[in-house]
Amino acid sequence: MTIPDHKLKVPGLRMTKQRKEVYRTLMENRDHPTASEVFERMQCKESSMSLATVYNCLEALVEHGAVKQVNIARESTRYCPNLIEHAHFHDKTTGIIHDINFKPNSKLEDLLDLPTGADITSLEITIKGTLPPTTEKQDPKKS
Amino acid sequence: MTIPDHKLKVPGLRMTKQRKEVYRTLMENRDHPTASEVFERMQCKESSMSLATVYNCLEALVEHGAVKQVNIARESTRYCPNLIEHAHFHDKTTGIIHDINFKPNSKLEDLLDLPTGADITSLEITIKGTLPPTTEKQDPKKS
DNA sequence: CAACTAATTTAGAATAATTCTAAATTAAGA
DNA sequence: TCTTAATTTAGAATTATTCTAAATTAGTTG
Repeated sequence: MTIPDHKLKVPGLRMTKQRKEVYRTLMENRDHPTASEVFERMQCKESSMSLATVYNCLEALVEHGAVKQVNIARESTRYCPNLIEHAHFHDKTTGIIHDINFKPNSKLEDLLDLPTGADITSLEITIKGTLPPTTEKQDPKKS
Repeated sequence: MTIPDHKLKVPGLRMTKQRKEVYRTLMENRDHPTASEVFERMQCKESSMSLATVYNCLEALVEHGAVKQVNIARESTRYCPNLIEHAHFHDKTTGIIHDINFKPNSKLEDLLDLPTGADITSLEITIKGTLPPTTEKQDPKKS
């Protein structure tokens, strides 16, 4: 169940005990926890660490491209271990954030009138709405 | 130069003096100010009002679809008077936020693998990156 | 292995955007 | 004008996040 250490390596990032645990916590549930939620999940385990460290570790992981930040309007920053390029669908009724994959062969330039020569560092697509109640394809874990 | 009152109507929203002034301030510069920036711009004018009211008014305007919220990661909420559906390009070097129009006839469903029956309330596309320095098509007003 | 250095962790304080509160004011309708 | 509900207001409260400075850790070198 627990992800082995050798699977928790991030190129260019010194993997301290704390960073490894934060990374593991994120990988174990493929959802979108806030820094505080990550912190809470780690309280159960023997590994105690300060909230500031959780913030530090998440920042380091984001900077090294191991996890992504998810920004929902007026809510605290969430973190996502899914590295495949995707959008987020924020279901208003359940509060769950679903990952939405890009269609193969689709390009952003087909949708948007991007200025010529624009160099894209990051892209964030967030959709807010509702899903039909019967279509419960994803498991009902919180966001 | 000043936008006349009759152009500052919002269906379903009681237009108080304060709401009108906040709306006018947003309309006068087609950029993306924060609540505090709106507040600052209004200090010059005779109309004094509290920051809390600026927040209240902006919230009312957003709820009634007269302005849009723009959320840039870890930055304070910005407000946008451009109601045409568009994305935002956040230029890292200048800090300016450019409006990016959708291509005609393009659909989000062509880009994303949306779940069937998804009902979209709002869509936010934010691109972070850089633009070629020579291509200065937009005026250099802050964001 | 011991010593050194730089990076990291830590607890708590500080910051800053936003929301809340409760009283005062305003607007609209009767 | 009177009544009522909505809005504005100033300041307090909240809360996510960052900062600070000291303590610890990890990696390196002798």
